Amino acid sequence: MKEELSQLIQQSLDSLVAQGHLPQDIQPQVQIDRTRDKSHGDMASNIALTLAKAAKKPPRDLAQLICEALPKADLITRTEIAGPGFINFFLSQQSNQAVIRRILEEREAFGKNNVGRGRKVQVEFVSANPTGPLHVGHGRGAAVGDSLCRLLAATGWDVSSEFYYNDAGAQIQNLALSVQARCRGLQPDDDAWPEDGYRGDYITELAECYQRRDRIDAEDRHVTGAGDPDDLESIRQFAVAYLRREQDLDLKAFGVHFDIYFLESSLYQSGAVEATVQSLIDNGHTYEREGALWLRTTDFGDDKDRVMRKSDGGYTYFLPDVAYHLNKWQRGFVRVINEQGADHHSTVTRVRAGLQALQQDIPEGWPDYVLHQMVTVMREGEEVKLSKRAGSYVTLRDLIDEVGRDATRYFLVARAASSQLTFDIDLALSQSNDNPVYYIQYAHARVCSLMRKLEQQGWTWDAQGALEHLGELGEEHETALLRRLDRFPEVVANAATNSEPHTVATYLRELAGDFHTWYNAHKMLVEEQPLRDARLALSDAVRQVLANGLALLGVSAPEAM
RNA sequence: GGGGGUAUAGCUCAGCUGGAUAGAGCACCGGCCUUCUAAGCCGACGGUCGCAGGUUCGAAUCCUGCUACUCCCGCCA
Repeated sequence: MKEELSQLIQQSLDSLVAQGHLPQDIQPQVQIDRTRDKSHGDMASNIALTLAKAAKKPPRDLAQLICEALPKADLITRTEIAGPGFINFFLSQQSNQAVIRRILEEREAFGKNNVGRGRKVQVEFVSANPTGPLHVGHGRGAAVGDSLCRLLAATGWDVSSEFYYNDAGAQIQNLALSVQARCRGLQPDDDAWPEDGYRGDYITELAECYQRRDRIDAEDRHVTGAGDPDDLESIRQFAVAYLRREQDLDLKAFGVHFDIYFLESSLYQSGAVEATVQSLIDNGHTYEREGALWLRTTDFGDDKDRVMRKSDGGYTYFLPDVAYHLNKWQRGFVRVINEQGADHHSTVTRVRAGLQALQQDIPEGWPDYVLHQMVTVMREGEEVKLSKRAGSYVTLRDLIDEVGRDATRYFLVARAASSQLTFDIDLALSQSNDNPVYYIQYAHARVCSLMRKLEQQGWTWDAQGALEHLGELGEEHETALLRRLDRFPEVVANAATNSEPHTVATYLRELAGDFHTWYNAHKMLVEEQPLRDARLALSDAVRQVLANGLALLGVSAPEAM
């Protein structure tokens, strides 16, 4: 609809140029906005304001000329010049109603587009090391990352979701030592307890399972406990598998799936890390100092150079990060989005710098990052500290068990990633019925209920027939709903390109609000069939868009509540 | 000291990439169930968009400088 309007304005401008009212060399950027206030019509353009200077005419006069030169079109009932020189367009009811037709024809596909054109995109998220259960911060990453995947798939991208983790580093060693200590009957406060060992209860359970020789089946690995407390390597293998399986269960309970689990250790085994070092040396971006090998990341915008190889010969985490992202590039992802906690923001410049230093023609801003700010958890008015070592923290599973999957997902995805999030458990629990997610789901269930009621009354309804009667709609709540529905494809498109899934949540809240208002103002199941059919068509369209939107957030759309 | 993020109603947050009179939800106050789901609706209250400049027809939005809070700044990941 915007397109059509924009073309009409363009034609008008062309004829004004031809008539000499406008100079030849103008470069109009025709912009059409939805109006916020319905007294301003349906759409508005600021074109006269932006061209006024070049045209050497007052904006309102220019707007008048543009309106007069506008070709006749069915979709416009009238235009109005307002304020400093806006042109307001009042669209015909028919053009407003067209959206219902479109939704009922496209169904699940309404809102989708093909801007991705089948190109490959990867979203890496969560990427928690297997040293403990997932906590709320990981939950935010999971909710945002998974929703991003859904948005990208809906906009025509070939999406791959990936979980990256280190299965062999110092922290894993620490984990193995902690389990070993438990196997030997040690307590965290004993003198012999490993320094910085993990203290959580799950370490005890892990040790018991290992000694019982349990078999562990995680998504990406299968291990049977050896039972021998002296075999640290076996303990390590077992512990990693055990915690990976725990995380699998967390993710499954959250409705999040990964296509690929990528191991940091594989980068060493394949020689990718070595090759990356060599390539960086060959390209002349490194130097040695104090026995360590440095990469001159300052050449690429970093504020100081970074060590790649320590003086003891080991690599810093930075190097496998670069090797990993080179690997992603080689896998053909034109777009990569890394969803991480904002505490990792300093790696952004570093990884990009490392990739530039490889001189493989990787674009400068590649990859993309979505960094979410901290999640703090409040319980009984106090902040719950997230300390893995102390073992007392709120896990994602706790949250799902207490608050429910849908509410947890909604809470964690409904805010802009850049804003800090306070997850108040008591609030989420005590007011679980006032939760915004239920408000949206309730609207969906209400429509489903209407359809059931319709049958009980012995009436029937079909979309095709109902479309004949759309002319019955036109009252102000209905117009507001139609306008809101019409926006959905734009919301999806913007959310996907800007990596902002929270805007979908905001939209759904507004749509549900419009629906509840309308529902309360009118009876849907009226005697007159044309009006009834028309209202049910609108209801069904709302239901469909709510379902489509909730699916993008990974939240269910219940038929009854 | 350097960098990331944030600052909008009592509280939690939106604000469609610069538009017209800044919006929701909680909380508080007053109404609406013999009628399709009251997990709902209607109304009232509530604002110096952190502060100060700048850019222009027009700024919560862009630029500069401050202030506050928060996170990072290791040859840890």
